[in-house]
Formats: sequence, C-alpha cells, structure tokens
Amino acid sequence: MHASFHYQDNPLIRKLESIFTLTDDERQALLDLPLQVVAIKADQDIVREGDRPSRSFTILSGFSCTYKMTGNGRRQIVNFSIAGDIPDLQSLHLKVLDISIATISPCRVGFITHEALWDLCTRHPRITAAFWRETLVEGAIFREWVLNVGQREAYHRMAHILCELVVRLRAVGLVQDHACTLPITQSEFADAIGTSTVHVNRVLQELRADGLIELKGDRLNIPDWEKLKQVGDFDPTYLHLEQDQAAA
Amino acid sequence: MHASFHYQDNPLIRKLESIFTLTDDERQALLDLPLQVVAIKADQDIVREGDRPSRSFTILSGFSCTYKMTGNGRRQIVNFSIAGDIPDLQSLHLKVLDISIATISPCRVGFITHEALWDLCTRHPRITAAFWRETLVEGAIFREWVLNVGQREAYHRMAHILCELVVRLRAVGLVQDHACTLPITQSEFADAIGTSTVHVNRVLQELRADGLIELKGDRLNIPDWEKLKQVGDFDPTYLHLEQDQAAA
DNA sequence: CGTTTGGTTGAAATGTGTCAAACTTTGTGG
DNA sequence: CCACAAAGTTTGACACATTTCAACCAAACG
Repeated sequence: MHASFHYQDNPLIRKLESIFTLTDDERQALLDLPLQVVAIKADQDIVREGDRPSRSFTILSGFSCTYKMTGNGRRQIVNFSIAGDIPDLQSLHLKVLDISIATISPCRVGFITHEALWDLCTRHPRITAAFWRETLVEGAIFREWVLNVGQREAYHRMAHILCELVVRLRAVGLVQDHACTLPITQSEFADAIGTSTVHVNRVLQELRADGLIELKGDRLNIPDWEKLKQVGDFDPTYLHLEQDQAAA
Repeated sequence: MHASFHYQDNPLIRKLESIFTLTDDERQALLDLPLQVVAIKADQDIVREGDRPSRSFTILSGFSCTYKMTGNGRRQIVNFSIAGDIPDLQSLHLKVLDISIATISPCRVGFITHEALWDLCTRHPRITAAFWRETLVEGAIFREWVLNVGQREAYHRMAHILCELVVRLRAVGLVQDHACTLPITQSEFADAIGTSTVHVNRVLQELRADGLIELKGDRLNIPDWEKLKQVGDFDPTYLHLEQDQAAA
C-alpha cells in the first residue's frame, strides 16, 4: 500500500520537513513506515479513554478533536487536530489513554504501530527529538487553552480559538486568502471553549456584527486579521512555528 | 558541590527510580549531572515568558507554579510543581518560553544546563524516554485542567485540584496520615481554578462545612478522602502513576 | 420530501465577579 | 518581645456574564 506512497502525500512528513531538513536516510525511514490508511466517517471515536492502544495514528486529512468527559457527562474538547498531527503520540509512553479522540469531519488517518515507531526512534535520534517536540507543542496548546478557558470571556475566548485554528491551518497550507474550511459545529465550539451552545451562537453573531469573521456553514473568512488577533488576545508564540508561518 | 550529593537527596532521581529500575550506569550518569543548587525566596519568578533559557531546573524542595498572563493582566496558573518535577524541561526543545514559572514558597532548585541534559540523553536512551514521558504526564495534567476549568463548577473544581495535589504529594512522600503542607494562598488557588479570590474563599468554606477538608494556614487535612474524590470527580488515571501511588 | 441536524431567539434563573471594608495572621525591625 | 506593617482571609451587597429551557427556524441529507 505504501509502496506507491509519495512523501508529499503524507502531511506528517511534510511537517517534519518544515521543522528541520531531513537526511535522505531519515526521509526514507519515514516513507518506509508501515502506514495503515483508513477512511473514517464524521463523529466517530478513533480511540477512547481507558484504551491501551498498540498503535498511534496521524491525521492525513479532515478534522478530529481530543476530548475528556466529566462524571456527569459534560464534554470538554482540549484540542483540535488537523493534517500532519499525531494526536495520540503520547500513547507510545503512557499505556492507558486519559483522553478520547473523535473525528469531527470525515477523516483519512494513518495508523502506525508503536513497534514501528519505537524502531524508527531507536535508529533516528533526530526523529525522536522531532516527535518529542511535537508532543511538547501540543502541551503548550493545552496550557494556552487553560488560560483561554480560565481567564477570558466567551467573546474573546472564541476569537482566540479561531485565531489558533487559522494559524495552524495556514501552517499546513489549508488557508487561502484569509479563508478556510472549518467543519466545526457551534456545539463543538461550545465544548471547546467551555460555554453553552446558545452562548457560542450569540458570541459568533457578535463577532460577525463587529466585522471580525464571516462564518457560514463550514467556511470561515477573516476580513480583519489584526483586529481578530487583538480581540482574541492572540500571540502565536505558544504554537512554536517557524517565524514565517506564525506571521499574518 | 555535587561530589557529596547522595541520590537519595535528589527527588528527581528518586522519582525516576520509582518509574523503572535504573542501571548503575544510568544512576551514576544522573549523579554526575552538574547541578547548580540555588535557594530561592517565595514569590520569585524563576523563568519568564519570552526567555530563551540555556538550562532547565528541577525542584528539590518547595512549591512552584507555572503560569501565563492575558493581555489585560489576568493570571492563569496552569500547573503546580513539587519536589522531583522539571517544570521547564520543554525548553530543551522549544527555544522560546511560552510560560513563566515562579516559586510560591521558598524553594531549593537545581539548575542543569541543556548541554548536560543533551549529553545525558544521547548516552542514555532510557533516560530520554523517561524525560519524554515526564513531559507527557505534564501534558496530561494540562488537559485535565482544561476539563476542570471548562466544565466543573468552582466547588467541584476546587475539590479536584486538592485531590490532584494530595495524590502528587503522596507520590513523593509528602503526605502523612491524609495531611500535608500546602503553602498555597487563596489568591493563588483563584488563579489556578480561574475564579476570583472571594469565590475561592466561599468555596473553601463550603468544603470545610461539608467535612471534606480541614485547611488552616498551610496545613491541609483530608478527613474523608473518598468523599473529596467523589465531589472533585477525581480519577487519578491522568497522572499516570504506579498503581500503588494512585490508590488512596 | 420528510426527517435530522444545526442554528437562532427570548425570558428567567444562577453562578460567579466586583467592590469595599473589616478582620486575622504572619513577619519583622526597633 | 512588642508594635507595627504587610499579607492573607472573611463578609455583604450588588452587578453581570452565562446557563438553562423551550420553542422555532434553516439547511442538509438520504
């Protein structure tokens, strides 16, 4: 299956290429990774809290979210994942999953066994470092979300999360002319910013009325990026991207 | 300085020993780490957002917190650190700090240059893995905090954070008979659970009135651990401790 | 083309914030 | 070791951001 697989087709490899220059050896090792590609419908759990997975997966296309539930059934989304992300890479070291991951749009994901990942890491220390770094950036995103949910009002919180999504999507080439596809429902936004769906709706209307966003269906357009950044109190440093990717 | 330093004195080494059995080689390498031990007063920043540190540090004793600020000066604490933790280990890979770390009690910290850490990791892959794992557990704590702040009411949020602190303190031997020293002010708790100081005060009184905690000054006692766990909706899985450390 | 899913609206209820003052404990210099 | 200052805690009244409930509307879809 992966014999005819070109590395340009794998957003994960493209992402690593953007962080540092891979040697031919390293690139080949990544291309040789046995990847089980699976298409998954929207709103399906890929892994669940309590699982003890023997493999991780990378998002090839589509949107997924990482979430946790409280005892009384309230859901908190703690991160969105897009092409190039490996949202459960942690399971390589932490045997029991403390999170669930679900698709929020149709996705193509590539499963990679932990065995293959261990093998890759043992042979290529720089790839180990890159993977470790990826999990650290993910950690930085969680931290920013704690700040966002803990200290900002819903209006600013919403602006902030939109900024993050746009910057991350732009970094993997999914933004053209300040516009992108965002297949996230208001109820999913609600679970992400820790408010009710009703309130998300009101806040989005406010953002629209203030000319900060144009959001209809799954299309998002940002007419005034600087203003949105300002309202969202958004500083992309925590995403630890290359300079040019973090800029407008 | 570290010539006469016994590994029992370094909570970090003790912690690693508890995760897996170190070889003599590995233990010696850790003991040989050039550690610059510094005593720091309470309420001092150790590192600040925007810094580009050339070293990390481990907490030898005392309490510190990792925090972020919004543009309008509101502070969110995203984690507490105690003996054995390396709260800025991420700076090994992420050059610019996206967080600040401050003492909240007098602390003894041990600085370790990144150079020494890289050297250690290159020579000892299992220590690399253990460090990576530590940062992943930290990430799991951030995720749980997003859930806590995003979905639970202040009363339960407070109970949850107290549960986490007690379990983590117990894991490093700082809890005797359901009681421990907790040098955290109500205003610091407020910054950690994302509420006002006034509300923390009211919630603590409620928890006291309900017989869930006894908290006076910096002494915390837990008369009814099971009840507190239940109110805090607390499941220690996310701390990824050994079975016996996670239990009551 | 009806059914489901997602979005919108209004009114009332409520958790939490803010402000301001008083009280208590802790730490410290004289 | 007292006296005072500083830091931390407690209290009450009021304001307000956000939730909840319930209904209705619009778009998507098989």
